[in-house]
Amino acid sequence: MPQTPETWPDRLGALLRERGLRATPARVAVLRHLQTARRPLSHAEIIERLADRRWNRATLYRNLIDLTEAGLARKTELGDRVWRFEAAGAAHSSRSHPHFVCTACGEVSCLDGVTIRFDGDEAAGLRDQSLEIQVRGVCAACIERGEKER
Amino acid sequence: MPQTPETWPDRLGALLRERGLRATPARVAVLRHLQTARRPLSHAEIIERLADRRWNRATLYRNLIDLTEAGLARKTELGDRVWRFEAAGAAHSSRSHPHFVCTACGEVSCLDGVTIRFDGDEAAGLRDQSLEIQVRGVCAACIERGEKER
DNA sequence: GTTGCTGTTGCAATAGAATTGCATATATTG
DNA sequence: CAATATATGCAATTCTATTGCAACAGCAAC
Repeated sequence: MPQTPETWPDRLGALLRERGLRATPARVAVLRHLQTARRPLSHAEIIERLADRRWNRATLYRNLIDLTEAGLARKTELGDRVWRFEAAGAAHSSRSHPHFVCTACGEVSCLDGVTIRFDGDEAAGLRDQSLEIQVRGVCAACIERGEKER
Repeated sequence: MPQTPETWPDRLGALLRERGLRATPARVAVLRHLQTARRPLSHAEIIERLADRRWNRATLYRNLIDLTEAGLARKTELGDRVWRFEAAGAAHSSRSHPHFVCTACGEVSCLDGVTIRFDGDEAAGLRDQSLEIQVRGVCAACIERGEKER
């Protein structure tokens, strides 16, 4: 039987300690949720998913900030003034990748398969900087919904 | 003597009326400031620059939103949870262009000369959507300051 | 296993940007 | 110039995020 994140007892704990953070239950839970998510999660979504444990908002905020500072998570703001977090260097590319934001339903997803090329005079030296790229549009689900309503 | 935005009496008023907005002093002033700015302005910056007139915050917010909805301005969020606005189709490219955000001093500037190319399977169909691209790094001024301190 | 230091947590208060309701004022149309 | 649909000012509100502080708990050393 293959090992999964859940059956590998202290993988996340070790990862946290390695980065100088204590492996508290809240932090482990937050990190696990980020690593198993397929898209950036807002603080509100994380609270909701961990509702059974009723951790304090401030604790989760602080944990997300700690994870970000330790390089285990990435923090992005996708245009609605809500921070979103995703695991860094985990399931998908650790390099910065574009995010797709549906302007109809607000859902956010990752565009892992898309790479960006810069052209132009000012582009020199930009390649290795930190990038945040958002593509806004209407997602497939919302387009379908829209067609049904017609 | 060439005409400037200031000597061309009601150019902005006409532009506003054309888009179905009334040409109130507040709106004209806001639009002029956006058009003469070289980078996206936050609401706070606009308040500051129009301080002599002491318009109400809500008025300026509403004007910025009106201008955006009328297609005369573009609204972006550059990672610090503050809306920024820039004139659309004015001094610089009316096309969506990348913004540079200095992570040291917070200053924002436009990268007008940079164009973006998408590669990858998911990239099909993205080209014509709305894009928000941020490049984060340290601006020349801050690099210089850093070197002096050393 | 116990101890002690230091990092974490919960709670409540706070910051700060943005938004809204409503009464009043004003730009535009005829 | 009068009528009216829009805009404005003010105050209150919403909502995300942050902070201070006392109580608690991970974990390294014993």
